[in-house]
Amino acid sequence: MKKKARIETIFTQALLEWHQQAKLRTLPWKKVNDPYKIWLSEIILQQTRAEQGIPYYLKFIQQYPNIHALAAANDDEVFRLWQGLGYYTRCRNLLATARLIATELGGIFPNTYADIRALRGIGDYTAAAIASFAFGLPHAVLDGNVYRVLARYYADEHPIDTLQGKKHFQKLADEVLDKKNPATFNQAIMDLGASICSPRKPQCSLCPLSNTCNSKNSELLKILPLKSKKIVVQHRYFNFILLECRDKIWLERRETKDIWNGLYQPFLIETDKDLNDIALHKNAAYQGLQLSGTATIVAQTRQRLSHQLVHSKLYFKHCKQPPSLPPCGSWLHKDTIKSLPFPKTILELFEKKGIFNAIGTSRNI
DNA sequence: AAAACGGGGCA
DNA sequence: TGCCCAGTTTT
Repeated sequence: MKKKARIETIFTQALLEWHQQAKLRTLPWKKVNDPYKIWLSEIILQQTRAEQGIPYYLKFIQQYPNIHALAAANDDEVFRLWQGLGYYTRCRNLLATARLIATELGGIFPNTYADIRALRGIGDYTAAAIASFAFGLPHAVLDGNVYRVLARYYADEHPIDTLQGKKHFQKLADEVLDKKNPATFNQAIMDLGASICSPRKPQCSLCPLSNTCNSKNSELLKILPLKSKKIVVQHRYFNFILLECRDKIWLERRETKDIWNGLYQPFLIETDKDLNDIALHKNAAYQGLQLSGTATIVAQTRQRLSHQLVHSKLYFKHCKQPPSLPPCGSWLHKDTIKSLPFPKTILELFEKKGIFNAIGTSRNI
């Protein structure tokens, strides 16, 4: 017991000393005190690389300098700003939480761990991050960086993707946390994981913890942290039919519990395998769209997501008169599409087809 | 406990 | 390609 406590002290002290002198990248949300900005940055950074999140953070701060501005914003406008960042439920929850704080909590961000944790879109990691960074509360963050640093340092083979494993590592993180300087410590351990103890090719020769690290020079280093499950990739075939009638196009907002919830798309026929033109007409009719004449493929693309490989085709159909259609979508003026949010795949299809040139705008982000 | 949810970067 | 990233929510 005593020996273990000593190791934790060594870990913590070495980490903090390293952090004090380390030359690290400057990120716009570091050294920020505003809970709103810290919250916003943490939501953006969920499952997202810092480099990818920076431009989004800057856009949001500029557009919505405080929580009242965000709460008052229009849904499509906020989704449009989030466009391309992925995991769109984050955006939905961001808005919901902003509005809750603005209306129910008088615009004051909650300042206890439990109250922060209770907000939508905020789990254990984000609650600990906000509690420590914004309010100096002693809660240890546990993110992908921390898992990696701890698993390697202790040569710990507990899987990180099970409930038990998460509890185990949370306990470890709580033990090594410097409760006097929780914000600095949390920043330090994540910085170490992001810079030196990186997923591939960790730079052990530069690591402040290498003297006491249990994985150094071990085969374990290559396989830690351990996961119990592997990803199964599903193939999906999306056939989009872009219907144009005079200066309008038909679009619907995805409202399903599926990818791209909240984003817009043309008429979609989804199948589990590649579709030929005849089958397309048949499927269209089945979904309530009577296609007269042929619709031609104008663009194709593939997109890899974590769990899916999406094969997409874009068909184009000009209609003299609006055909009969299901009620889920509507005819919108072409100009409006530059203010609506679309999935990356659809933006790419539009770009290939030259939709944006045709209406005199360009892709945003 | 397991599955679902995006998109980009790197080897 | 496979894996990972300042994870959370739903089933």
